[in-house]
Amino acid sequence: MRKENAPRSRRLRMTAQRRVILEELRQVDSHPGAEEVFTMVRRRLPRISLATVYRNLDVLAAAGAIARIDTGSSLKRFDGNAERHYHIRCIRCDRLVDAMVEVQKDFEAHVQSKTDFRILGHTLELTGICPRCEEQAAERA
Amino acid sequence: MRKENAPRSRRLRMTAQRRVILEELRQVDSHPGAEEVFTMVRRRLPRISLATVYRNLDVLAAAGAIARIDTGSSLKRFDGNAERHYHIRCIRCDRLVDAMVEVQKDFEAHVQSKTDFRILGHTLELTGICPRCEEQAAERA
DNA sequence: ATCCATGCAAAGCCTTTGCACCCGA
DNA sequence: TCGGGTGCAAAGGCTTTGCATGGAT
Repeated sequence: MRKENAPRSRRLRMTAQRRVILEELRQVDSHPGAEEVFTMVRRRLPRISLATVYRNLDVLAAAGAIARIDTGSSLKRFDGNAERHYHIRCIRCDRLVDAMVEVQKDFEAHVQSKTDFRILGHTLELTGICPRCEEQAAERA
Repeated sequence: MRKENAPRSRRLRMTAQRRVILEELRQVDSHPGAEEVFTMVRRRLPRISLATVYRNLDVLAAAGAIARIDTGSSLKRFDGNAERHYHIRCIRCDRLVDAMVEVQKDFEAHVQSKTDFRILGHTLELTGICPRCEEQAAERA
């Protein structure tokens, strides 16, 4: 984890930038990236900066107003075990371990019956707190 | 998609670098990133370059010898709909649409019974080919 | 009046790429 | 031999950050 994203109880100011970003995002279902949001928002606020867009996307996601897709750490990791399996990620320390549960293969067929995409696979990642971080949290308490 | 990763039928040479990367990766279960693999491999091949590690991780993953975790595009996207739901990603054009299926909430409880992590959530993404790309593929055939 | 938010530009992090040389099959 | 592979360094894409100024409450 590179960034502090704890939902500390600070009041959010509803600036024009923040409001417009939220409004624009809610008007589309295209799941845009930051740059794309920047482009959309700039039509209404020509002087907004890309940094502000990034910062507000962070803030709004932390506040639960919008959802961040493609979560997980920024770097890509590799697994010497090519067998298909799921992982559990610790949201505190970003450690990743194998999940000892079966892959839900029938789920894909289920989704296939409800979409016009040709489904080829799925990825699933569990998130939680690892024992080590849990313990550290307990010590501080 | 930024990169051509089609499994064209080119024979892979088993160079020392490639072999050592594969061996090292199979000896650990820590799901290392590229830089970390670089560090591990360099103990045995001090002159290997980071670029070679990246290239070989790509090749090995494409060949199915190892698995790439944290798949999906490099940029992060945002969803104006904060309601929990899954997405389907087109592996050709990277387009993302909402999946009209229920979130598998009970799955977390199932995993919880088999791990010492405290499970807090999960993310699931379906992958496939969107109708548009499917059509384009048909035209070329 | 406070103090969070913004704009701008620079820096950062991870990854990819161009190029000349190298080497495995 | 010969076409893929490697090392090196430079470039690239996306994101974050430092700093002075601005603006919401």
